[in-house]
Amino acid sequence: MTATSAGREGTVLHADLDSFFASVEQRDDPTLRGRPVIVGGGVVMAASYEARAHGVRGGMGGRQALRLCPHAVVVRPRMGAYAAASKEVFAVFADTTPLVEGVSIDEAFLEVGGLRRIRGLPSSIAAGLRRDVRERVGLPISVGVARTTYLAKVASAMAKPDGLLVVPLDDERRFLHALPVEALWGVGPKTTERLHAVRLRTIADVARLEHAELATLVGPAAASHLLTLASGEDPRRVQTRARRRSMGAQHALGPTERSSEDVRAVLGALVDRVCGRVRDAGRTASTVVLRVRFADFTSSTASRTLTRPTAHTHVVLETALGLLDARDQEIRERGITLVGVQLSGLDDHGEQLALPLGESDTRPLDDVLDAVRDRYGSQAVRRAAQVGRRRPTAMPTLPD
DNA sequence: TCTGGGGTCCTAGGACCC
DNA sequence: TCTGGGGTCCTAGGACCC
Repeated sequence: MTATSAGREGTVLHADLDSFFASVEQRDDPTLRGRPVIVGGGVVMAASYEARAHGVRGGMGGRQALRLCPHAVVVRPRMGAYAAASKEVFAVFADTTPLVEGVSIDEAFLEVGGLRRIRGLPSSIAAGLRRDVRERVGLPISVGVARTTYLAKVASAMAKPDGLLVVPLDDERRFLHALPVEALWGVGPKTTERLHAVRLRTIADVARLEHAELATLVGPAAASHLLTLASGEDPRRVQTRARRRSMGAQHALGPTERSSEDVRAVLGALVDRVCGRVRDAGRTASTVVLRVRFADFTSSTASRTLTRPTAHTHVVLETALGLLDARDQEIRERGITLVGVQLSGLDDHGEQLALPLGESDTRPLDDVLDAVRDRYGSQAVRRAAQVGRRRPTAMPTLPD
């Protein structure tokens, strides 16, 4: 056995920007540095570490966040700035290794196993990556280094904020088995509750189970997945991600925009936005999914598969409005607080199968809004136009 | 915890076909 | 005519992740 540490390190890096949106705000506005910053409004989309120290967490209601941290500075999200920053960070990733798997706007896996001769050990590559992101983009980023993607991800979470954690091969089992079950990928609140109910609290507890036993709790597929993770075997490799399988847009409705005219205008704007993105990606979709959330915050979906794939705003709009009309009664009775549309069944042989794009789809938002204006009046259109023109949350790391 | 917006995957029943 | 088994697609819902 060689005594070098070379064989004792995994080669997978998980790099994760620290409270990304809030860090961008603090970078761009020096008066925010060192202060508790909350990005968002109705809900907290990101909280700086100063705000987290007071118990503020992502996803939390804005009112509760301000109760916990009354002196926090609340900043409106600037999606364009975050998308630009993300792009710069991913450029640093790409300069580090060609094998980058984007997970979301602010995190990625990097495989650095083949780079030892040129760039050294994974742990020193990781240190260099953190330094480069700091120098070139001005943002703090935490990195985990391990043999598998899952272990690297857990490690980066434990390294935060602004840290680096290496899981040596010899320590894997000890590291993994001590973790609570909710640290397993795919175990959320519901599954945690189910596992706790039968006294399964740590990953070690799960690792001891037979597949059949666990399957009765979580289903066969999830059982296989969790047992694999709990054993540390995670066969998943770092891969440039497969293409996107769906695209969607949704909008939470305020109390003033819930008339059926407003809802239809908003839906029109959302359809336009999504169709524009699908066209920009050179793709088509085969299924239109309408999403509705009721006043009690339960939600439901309705979908329709088209006879041929399309990226046409007017085809999707007709379909989406039809699905909405079919739910009209229920919406009137239960109240509506969110409307969304999702296009799935994305493919890329649209050129052969889809209708050619016409003139009317090159500047479609105005057409859509004109049509809505004729039917519903200009008040609804003004609000809907805000929805339609708003920049979507960017996921620039995923190929379309 | 009184609640954004963007995604992924799994399950399960029914229709339909061979 | 009755019966079996398997595969695929569509739809709806649920859970989870960032």
